[in-house]
Amino acid sequence: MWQAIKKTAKLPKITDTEIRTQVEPVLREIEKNGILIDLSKIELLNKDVGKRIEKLRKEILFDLRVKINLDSPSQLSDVLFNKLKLPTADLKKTQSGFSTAAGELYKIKNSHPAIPKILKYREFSKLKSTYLLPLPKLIAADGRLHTHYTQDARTGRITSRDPNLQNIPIKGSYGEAIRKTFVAPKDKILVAADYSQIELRIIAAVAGDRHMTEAFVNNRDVHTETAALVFHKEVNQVTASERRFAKTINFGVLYGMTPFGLSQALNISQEEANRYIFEYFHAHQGIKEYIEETIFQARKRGFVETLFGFKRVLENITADNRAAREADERMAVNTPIQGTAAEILKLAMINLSKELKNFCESRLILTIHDELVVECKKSDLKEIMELIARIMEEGVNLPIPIKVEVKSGNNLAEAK
DNA sequence: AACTAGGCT
DNA sequence: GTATAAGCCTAGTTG
Repeated sequence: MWQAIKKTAKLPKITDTEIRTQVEPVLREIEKNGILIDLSKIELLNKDVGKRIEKLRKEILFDLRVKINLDSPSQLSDVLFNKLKLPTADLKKTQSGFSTAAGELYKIKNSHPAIPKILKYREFSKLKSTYLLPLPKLIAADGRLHTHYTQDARTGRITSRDPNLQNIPIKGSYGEAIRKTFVAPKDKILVAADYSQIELRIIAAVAGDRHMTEAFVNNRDVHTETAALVFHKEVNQVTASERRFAKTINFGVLYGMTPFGLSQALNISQEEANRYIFEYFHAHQGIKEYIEETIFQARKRGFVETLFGFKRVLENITADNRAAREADERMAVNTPIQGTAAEILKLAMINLSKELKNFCESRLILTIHDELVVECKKSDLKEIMELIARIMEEGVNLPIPIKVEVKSGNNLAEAK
């Protein structure tokens, strides 16, 4: 699949195995560096969120006229759907009954006054139990959080645990507030640089897709361009909702979406979803052919591979079991893209780690799939921002420009 | 340990 | 007729 790119693109002479080996010491370095947390901010937030959780809990139990454990999905499901008989028309089921997942409850949010409160309750208790309570306990003697990175064996992505610093909240006012507790020390500043739509750029490049390549080469808004093609409109006539649909379809393509999956994600009928997918592949012939060829090759060879040669074996790609086979087909499409994005980021980490040695007190402190965060002296800010962008953008030379967005701030929310 | 849910890219 | 969008990590309940 990568032959054409390997011929035309200027790629560093390095294999995936070498990338994996060379990034390891960088990972140990980032773990050792750690990131500074403002403990007093966390404690304030914890009290605030704790109060809101308690208030919501009392109101919900009063509204439902029951005494149950709200953290028990099975007890909640029983009350909502067996006792109160709330509508279950198109709700997903779990093994034991109707699902109470946020997406399902949202569908029936007007059927009972407790439902919106339950959604708020869930949001706040997640933040409290996963971040506000555990993080302070993990702060080391140097006042910083130190995670542990691993390279995932199936995709090559880097994963983080104890604590996971790759899922720091960002959505909602409390999510953002938590992100604000990740701070730079005095006289220092955080620089966050992330690849703009790297996976779409990779699939456009490897698929040699004409329209998408054009959009990226001309630095256009790729989702709006896709919307124009799918909905047969001029770019300047595309509505916000159409752009949102196109964005969902673009992501869906990377994951091997089906009409059903798209209809669920967009809350539209399967027929409508089917139409959009048809229009999408009609407009993006290159991507359509790439997906078909990738699955064909995977069947023939029993594995797929990334740009730098990392292989993932797909044991069920020719299985009789349809669900298992189709799952492997989705992996066949996604793994080369996700894995290549991981390799590009790891190359940047290797190169950046070397360059940062020229700046005292500047160091990598986070790596989050398509983003790197560096802590540096305020006096070095401008130079560091330019350095990071250059290293990340120029590590691999694809037939499509790779774009990096760099921001800075005194905390992680500001730098995002 | 399995299940359900939900945080992030 | 059946399941249905990739990859991770963490927490609480249940039996």
